[in-house]
Amino acid sequence: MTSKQEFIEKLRNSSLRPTKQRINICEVLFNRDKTFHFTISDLFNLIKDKTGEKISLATVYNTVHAFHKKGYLKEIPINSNQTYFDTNVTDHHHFFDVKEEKLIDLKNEDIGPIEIQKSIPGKKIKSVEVLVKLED
Amino acid sequence: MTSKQEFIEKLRNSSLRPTKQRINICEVLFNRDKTFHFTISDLFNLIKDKTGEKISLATVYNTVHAFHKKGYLKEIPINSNQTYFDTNVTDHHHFFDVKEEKLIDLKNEDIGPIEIQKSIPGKKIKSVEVLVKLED
DNA sequence: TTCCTTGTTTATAATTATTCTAAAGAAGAT
DNA sequence: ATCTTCTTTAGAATAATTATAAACAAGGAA
Repeated sequence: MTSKQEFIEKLRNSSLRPTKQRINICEVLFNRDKTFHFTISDLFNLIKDKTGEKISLATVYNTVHAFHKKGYLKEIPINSNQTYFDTNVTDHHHFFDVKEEKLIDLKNEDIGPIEIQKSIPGKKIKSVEVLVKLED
Repeated sequence: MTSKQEFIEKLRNSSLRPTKQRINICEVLFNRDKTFHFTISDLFNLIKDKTGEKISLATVYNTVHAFHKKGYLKEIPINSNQTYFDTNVTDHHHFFDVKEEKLIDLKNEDIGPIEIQKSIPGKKIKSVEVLVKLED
């Protein structure tokens, strides 16, 4: 069980005051055992369902973006109309079930090290993302 | 120099009649030496610039989607507000220069084989995409 | 506490990419 | 040439995201 104090700490680290709404967002995002893949719309609906409290969509967007900027959330590169985020911010990859529109974690061991031989002068690697699309 | 006949063939293969507008799209897309990464908006503007002829945005969307469906274009999974396409439909990967918002091809040799150890029952792998984000 | 400043929430409007629509026009077969 | 079917087009509709600005809450200071 993740404690409210941890949520407050995460919020303060992200330069956000710990308000009721933001704590509720944290409850849904971080109070879990397993990694959580979501869109803003998923999160918005879950907050209503889980906490019984109403929240503005704008607040969800703002808070998610602050967490993303701070590194508490990861954005998953997928071609979709919606943006997907992940609470697992460690270096890992994904299956994407195209039909079900569902993401599944791939551990680094499932893929093995990826070694990039090419380099671009003046640029350094920020992240390496592997997306494996699945079909029936 | 790619010939008009090839464009017509590509169009017919995609179940599209070869109209003036679609030939113009082909000119911009396929009459090149190097691979071409673009958004619909890029393409729309280039058609005006290169051919001097006006085209409807809807026609660009429709034609690009038909080519994509047929496999003449590849969609590149990036988190961006816009969708990126690639005229290089061979199996390859990308650098994405986050600052410049620019894509750079990575040959398969630049990365080496990617072996997916995990599998999901009832599903098979449709594609494997590696996206390497670059920063300064 | 109470006051005050600054940050926050919210509903709503604005923006942007994409898709839809339906009428006018072009392609292709006969 | 004629006719049917497909295509183009402008503009409307949709949907995700971002911006706005007024009401409200948090946190510090007195």
